[in-house]
Amino acid sequence: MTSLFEEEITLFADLILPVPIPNLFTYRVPREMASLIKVGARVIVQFGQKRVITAVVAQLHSNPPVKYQAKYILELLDEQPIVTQQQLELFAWVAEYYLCNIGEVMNVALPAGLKITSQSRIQLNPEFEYEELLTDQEILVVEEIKKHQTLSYEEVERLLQKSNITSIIKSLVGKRAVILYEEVKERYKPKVAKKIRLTATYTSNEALSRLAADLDKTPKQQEILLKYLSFIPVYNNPDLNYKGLDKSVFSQDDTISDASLNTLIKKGIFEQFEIFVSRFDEIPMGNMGIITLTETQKEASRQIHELFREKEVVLLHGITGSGKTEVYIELIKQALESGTQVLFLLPEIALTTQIVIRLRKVFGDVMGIYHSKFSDNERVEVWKGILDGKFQFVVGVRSAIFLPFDNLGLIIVDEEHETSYKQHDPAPRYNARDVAVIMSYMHKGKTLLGSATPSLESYFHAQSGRYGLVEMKQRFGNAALPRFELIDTKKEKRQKQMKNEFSSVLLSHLEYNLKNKEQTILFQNRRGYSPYLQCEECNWISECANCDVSLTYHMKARELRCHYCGHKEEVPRTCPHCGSPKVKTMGYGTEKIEEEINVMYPEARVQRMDLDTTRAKNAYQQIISEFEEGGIDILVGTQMVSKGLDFDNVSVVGIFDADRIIHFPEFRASERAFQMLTQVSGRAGRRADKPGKVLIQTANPSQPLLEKIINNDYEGMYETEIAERERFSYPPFTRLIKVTVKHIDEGTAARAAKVLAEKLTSHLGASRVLGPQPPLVERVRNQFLFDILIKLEREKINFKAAKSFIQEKVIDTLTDKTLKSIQVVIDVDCL
DNA sequence: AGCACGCCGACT
DNA sequence: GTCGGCGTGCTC
Repeated sequence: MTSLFEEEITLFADLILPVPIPNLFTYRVPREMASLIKVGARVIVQFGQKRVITAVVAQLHSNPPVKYQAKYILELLDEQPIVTQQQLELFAWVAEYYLCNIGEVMNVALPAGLKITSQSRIQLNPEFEYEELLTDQEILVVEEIKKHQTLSYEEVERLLQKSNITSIIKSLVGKRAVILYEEVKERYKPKVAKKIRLTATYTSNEALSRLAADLDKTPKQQEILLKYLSFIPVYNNPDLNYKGLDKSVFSQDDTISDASLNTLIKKGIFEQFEIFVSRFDEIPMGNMGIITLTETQKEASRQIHELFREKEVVLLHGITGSGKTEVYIELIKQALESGTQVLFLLPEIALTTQIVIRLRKVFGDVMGIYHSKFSDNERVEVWKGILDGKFQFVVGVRSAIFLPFDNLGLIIVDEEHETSYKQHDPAPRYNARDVAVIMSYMHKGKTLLGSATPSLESYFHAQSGRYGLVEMKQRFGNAALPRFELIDTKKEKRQKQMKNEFSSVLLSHLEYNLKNKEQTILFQNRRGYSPYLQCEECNWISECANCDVSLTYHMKARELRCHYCGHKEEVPRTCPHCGSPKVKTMGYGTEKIEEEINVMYPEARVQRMDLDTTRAKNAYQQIISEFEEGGIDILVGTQMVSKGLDFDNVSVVGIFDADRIIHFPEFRASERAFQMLTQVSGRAGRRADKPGKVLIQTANPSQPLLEKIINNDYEGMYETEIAERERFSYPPFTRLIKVTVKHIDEGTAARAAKVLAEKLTSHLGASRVLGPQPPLVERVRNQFLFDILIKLEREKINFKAAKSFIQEKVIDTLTDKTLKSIQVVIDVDCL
């Protein structure tokens, strides 16, 4: 029993706010909320003078803060927690490991639909009359409000073409012309379907017959009744009526007018009702629970199972086409049967493909899909579906790692080597693959990493025994491995056999395939038409005004684009420098290759697949379907074509400049090149009867890495690479932390970076601190960048202590008055 | 991150 | 003289 004394105790809540501030914020819980509020629930609070935002309860206690008066929580949004205890732990872990704030973690974790942010809006003061007092600008604003009822700050900014409008708004408020208010909205809206059904009076057979006869005089209404009965055979089955029929069935039918239906509703024959429906019903589903595994697959699955007894993580190294998916399905089934949840992570790009449909066929509607191309509402549905047990299994991208699981038995990370698992730009700069391992650990579950070309890190852990290792070295159904041909472009150029970027060998294969109706994939890892424009007279090159990169020419859009900051400009007709009209496109992107094929083979059906052609929600899927159905002869694409597509009829894969990939100025270049080229090659010839062919154009066919690629010699690549990594102290022997210093002024950025590097070197030693050096692209969005790379040996250095040391030195640097305005980004485990 | 407060240049 | 630029500091 609660004593009177205890009831007097006020409850306080420590909240995670979605702001980049390191600490939690303590708010006072109103008495009437005290019995309802729970850790993990969302609340609305006022933060600062006017901002109203959603926060998540991290802790409840009764210790009033000593240094300040806590504000009251305004509203409780959830009766049940929407964030689980494990998630709160995970958020804290991610924030600590990746050196960011817990609010930033929560920000990427929660789908926007669960976050509420207030926006200040202004509306007209109804009592306002003294319009003559207003300035011209103020009149403009008032007129605009009259048009739109209310305006947001951004709308006013746009209207007045200014960035600082607070004073104008203040003045308007002072003149009592407008009123400010905070608009708070729950963004998630359940999807409702409008439905129609017969009222209870008319569900019996007798009533129906009578009704049908009565409607003889109104044929339109009779038609509606008959149509309804044709979908829902209520006759003899009155129970079927309850679920009703989508109203859209009638609205889509031109012969039926709304008026007739409305009359029937008015007469009390039909009734209208609404139900909440899932947004995922459109994805085909079926219970094809039976998947027969080959002996190899059974063996792999058995080995994984065995290894999970003693290892937390197992790496499944299975060559492209070895049938890893079936093994995954088997393991997912087993985990689900044992009553735990399962998460299947895929890189963004692979998720839109066949694999989802395939999994859905097996797992039906216990499977949720979490993908960036789904709307916010759809994501909220997955989130809530996991909380209330609807989804036991989720297939998703990187951020799906933050979904509210409470009993996760298995996480599968497919294509584990993919760099897209690492988030680059806004903090948290996390790697979902690595977070998955931690997450499994928290749930006492297991992680399976899968890849045809594992990352050196994962393979290293597998070699050292930290992870279990399972290998699948045979292609599924005994499909032959593709045959490789290296084409010496230097030689062809000498003999004048090249047609622009196309070697004669590649062209003859293209022609053969066109004639014989076989499909070709061409790989060029660069989008746009050409990477830059150049003036033949003065050698002027198109460059971005904000970044230190060339502007890529996009022919279709007729513009120059910066692939770093998105800046766009018109294509100059003459050289902006010397005025010469001889401005030429230089180099090759997918767009130009597409165009040249169109010129050479006008009859060929060519499709381009890159970031530019797949922006729309279903564009990617459409291209793939069209290709699958044989509607495309030649698919020209960037990396996108290398990810998880299984096509039967592709007999040739052509790779344009392998050299540029291999010689990328980065220590991971060889690993990346091996992965990329192997993955692209894997698209060729998946049929047993007809091995595919991979043509690699290179200026230097004798490079050792190429030999390893064509022999599918992953171990060979690994041995060579790992030795290099050890020699130069790179991952996996060290952990890398990249500290980037940014400033608009190059000198300030350089000086700050130098100061910071010196501070770091003094304790860590010169061998562990590289730089500062300007990165490959020295200037982005008008800020100059300097990188400091810190290498920390895995076993030797206390990682946690080193990280706080780095953080400390960054803060140290920022206290210098002249360096205050620099921005510093810390990227832990940078790629 | 927002948002307010406060201190120096180009204009009524 | 003010308006308005954005540097600086705070948010329970």
